[in-house]
Amino acid sequence: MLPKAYEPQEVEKKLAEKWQNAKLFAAKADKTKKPFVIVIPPPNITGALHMGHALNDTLQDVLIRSHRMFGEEAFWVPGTDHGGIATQNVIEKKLAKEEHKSRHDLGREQFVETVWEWYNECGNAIFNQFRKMGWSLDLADIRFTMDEKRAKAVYECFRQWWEKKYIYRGKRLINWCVRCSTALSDIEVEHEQHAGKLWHLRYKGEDGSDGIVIATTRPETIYADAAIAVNPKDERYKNMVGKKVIIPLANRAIPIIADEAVELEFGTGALKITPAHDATDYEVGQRHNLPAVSVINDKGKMINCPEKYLGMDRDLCRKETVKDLDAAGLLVKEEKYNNAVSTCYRCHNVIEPFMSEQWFVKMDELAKPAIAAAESGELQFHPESWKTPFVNWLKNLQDWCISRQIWWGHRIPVWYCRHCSEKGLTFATDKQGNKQLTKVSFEDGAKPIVSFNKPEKCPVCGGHDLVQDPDVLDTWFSSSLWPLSVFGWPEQTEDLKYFYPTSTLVTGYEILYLWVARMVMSGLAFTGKLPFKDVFLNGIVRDKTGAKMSKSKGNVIDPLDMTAKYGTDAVRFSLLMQAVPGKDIPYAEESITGARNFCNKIYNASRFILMNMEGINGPLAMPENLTELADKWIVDRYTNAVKTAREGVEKYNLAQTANALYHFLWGDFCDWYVELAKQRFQTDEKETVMALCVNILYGTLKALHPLIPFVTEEIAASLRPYVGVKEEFLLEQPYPQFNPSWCDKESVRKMEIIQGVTKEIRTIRSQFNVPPGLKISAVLTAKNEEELADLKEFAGYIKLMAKIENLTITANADKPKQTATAVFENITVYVPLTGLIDFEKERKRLEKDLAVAKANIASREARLSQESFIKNAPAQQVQKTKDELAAAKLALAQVTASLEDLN
RNA sequence: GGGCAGUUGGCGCAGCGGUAGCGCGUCCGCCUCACACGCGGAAGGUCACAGGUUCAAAUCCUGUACUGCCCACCA
Repeated sequence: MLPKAYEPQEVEKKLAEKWQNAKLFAAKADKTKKPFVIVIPPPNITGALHMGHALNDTLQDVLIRSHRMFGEEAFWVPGTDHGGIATQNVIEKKLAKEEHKSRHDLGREQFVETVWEWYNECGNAIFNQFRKMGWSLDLADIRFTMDEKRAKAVYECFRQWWEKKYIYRGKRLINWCVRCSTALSDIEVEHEQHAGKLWHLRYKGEDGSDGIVIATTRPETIYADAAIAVNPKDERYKNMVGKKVIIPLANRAIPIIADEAVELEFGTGALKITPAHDATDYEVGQRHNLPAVSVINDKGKMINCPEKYLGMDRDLCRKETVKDLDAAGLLVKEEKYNNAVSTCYRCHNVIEPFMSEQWFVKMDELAKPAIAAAESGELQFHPESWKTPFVNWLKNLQDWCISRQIWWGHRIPVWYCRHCSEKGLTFATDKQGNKQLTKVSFEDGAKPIVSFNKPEKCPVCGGHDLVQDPDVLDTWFSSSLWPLSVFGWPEQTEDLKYFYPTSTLVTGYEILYLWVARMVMSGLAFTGKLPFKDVFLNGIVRDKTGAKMSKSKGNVIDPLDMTAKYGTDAVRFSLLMQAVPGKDIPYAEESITGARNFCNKIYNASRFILMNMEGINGPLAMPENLTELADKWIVDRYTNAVKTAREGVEKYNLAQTANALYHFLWGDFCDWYVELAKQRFQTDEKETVMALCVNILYGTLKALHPLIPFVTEEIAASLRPYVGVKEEFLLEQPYPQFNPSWCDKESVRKMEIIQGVTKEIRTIRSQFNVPPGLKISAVLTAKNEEELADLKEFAGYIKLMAKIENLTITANADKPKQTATAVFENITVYVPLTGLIDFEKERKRLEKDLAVAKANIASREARLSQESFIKNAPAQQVQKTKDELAAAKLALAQVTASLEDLN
């Protein structure tokens, strides 16, 4: 005997292994089939998977499994991402914690070696989690953004873009993370509201006058001031433009200039211009030819400033400067001010705008075709509302800073001859005593040689002393090539030809620009084809109050804990039930229990059907030419549920798919069909009934399999002998087909009446506390002959479901005494309850029904009395209203009579 | 400052032209021979507000108010 409740743990372990061993998820270029391809957003090798992955990858798995069952060659391309700064940070922290070492203690080579070791460890952990979640990724065919093939793709991209002059070297103000000690691109910077202060400072006139008062949030940068700017329209300062003022504490004179960028309303209307430490100021500086002097270095320490502050940390210097300004009487005002501060998206430290020479990609040419593809609709977004932000972002694109001053990543494939580039190269000795190239300056004469491997010799002087650029590429550089590189591009492989372009990209909207936009640009640039035509953006899994999950808030739900507790299928299904495209999902442990209960319901329904299979030899074909109402009805419900489910998959609304199947299986199949079927188990109809049960259940399991693969596979295995299926796995079988000939509106209508009447009787039973075991009698009356005939025919259903012993069905019945009354549409239900009825309760019930009936009559009559309604509304609608009016009138009459009877 | 979502029973959501559904929770009754992770029943909503379009609006349009998100160089 099977256990009473479904126990997922062992089933999942067993099946996960079976699937992988059977190579069930592998795909190959099969020209007879249509490919359906998704490249996984490769998770960073930074640790365990979180709820966001659980959602994102489950959605992909449902699509992949479904399309495989639709008969397509479905390929979900697995892999992981090296994760650049994020991974380097993780390893640095680990080193510090476990060995009290910094990366500099190890040296570059050793450090990179350590990260590779970590990759082997962490990568495997991630693949195990893939397996555990039942995601249909072929784990024997894994890719990594830093493996050899992907490195070749990165180089090829760099080479081509260098030749096209898209890639260039430039010195400008970039975003510098002092903690990660690297440059960042504009989109790797986040804006946070910080409670800060606005200081009003006096800059005295060179001529000894009072000068001008400016407002700043960054007083420590006054030493880098190049000018004071005012708006040319500002009457207050009109006659001061051109004069000079003295930088406080630094005693250096700077001019007052006029520039449109200055807001009249903000602060004092006078703005200090610090080109080397602020993006706006940088632009103003360019316009007015101002020098950009840095006073903060790459470590966040003060330089080029009065001696007192030299070497001081930028934060401390701010405090000291304010204190000294105050002492000098130059601090006019200090007010609280919330300003948007740029922070690093990896470590959340404050970003320092920093003058530096970096590698960039020119974006305008690359963006154009991407904009066109989105605008023309060739590239589709689900939900579509992301199209506009996508296009707008591309239209306002700044050049992409791709160089990072970290060690973990694709090394920039550029070399320098120490002889020819001498002046442009700066070396330093590392802790291991090795001379390392630390800085490259094209301005000072570094001459690049683009090459994947170290060149034999310098093409100019023939020298052999060549060194590689110390920087690595932005991690998103390799990610942007992912849909190409996974198939071996730039090699023209069979896989590339067959599987590219891919079908759909599934990802969170938070990396729409960081990743999706760049893949679109790269894909178009190198193949002329979009890397995918559908972009399916899923929401973010939040806590139940709608807050983002984060470790610091302590509201994180670990998917692995949850799968251990409730089973993988339950976790998957709970997410899918809420997976409306683009919507965030509020999530809590409670969200899972319902899904867990559903898995258990499936299991028990199946167990029950199997229990009743004794004496029946399969396989049982799906019966045809059904005559029994319940059979015709369930077949209609089934085929429609399957249709709705498939439509959900096709339009990326997996909540629709999950809900359709959930309600069909639980509501229609278990609550009504199986309950009604029970009485036929002992009759000669048993085989027909069991054939229907088993085939419909099996079909439903197939439709559910993409969502909850484990429990469905487990049950299907037991059911298989009865349905005559050879394949070992559900994934190898076709998705259940919508069968229009099974649709039967008439049967659905009849069942609705039976269900309605049954519910009325059940309500009465419950209302008057009729003991569950007590059989009672009931009288049904209907005026309509057809309905009367139907009721008589299906009296058995009502008797069974409502537990009625004597059911009288008649055209006219006198209301018996001590009877409860209910009306369902045109049918009046009398339930004699001698000794059980509570007249007060019954009066209240009837009065309520009376009110409803009156309201219904009033509204229908009002509508029908409007000529415009009769004239303009479809005839069907008018008829419907008339029918409703008739039913309401009948209800009114019956209820009134019953009420009078009570008196 | 710009853009985009959302506002539906206690909570979380679906519905998106024909007068409201689901899950959880609540209350009542049931260990009915598949399932108490279950069965039956009940209570609970003028679908944020104001206009408009339509025979008909939770559903379409306009505006308002909150809430959230994304983007942006007011220091």
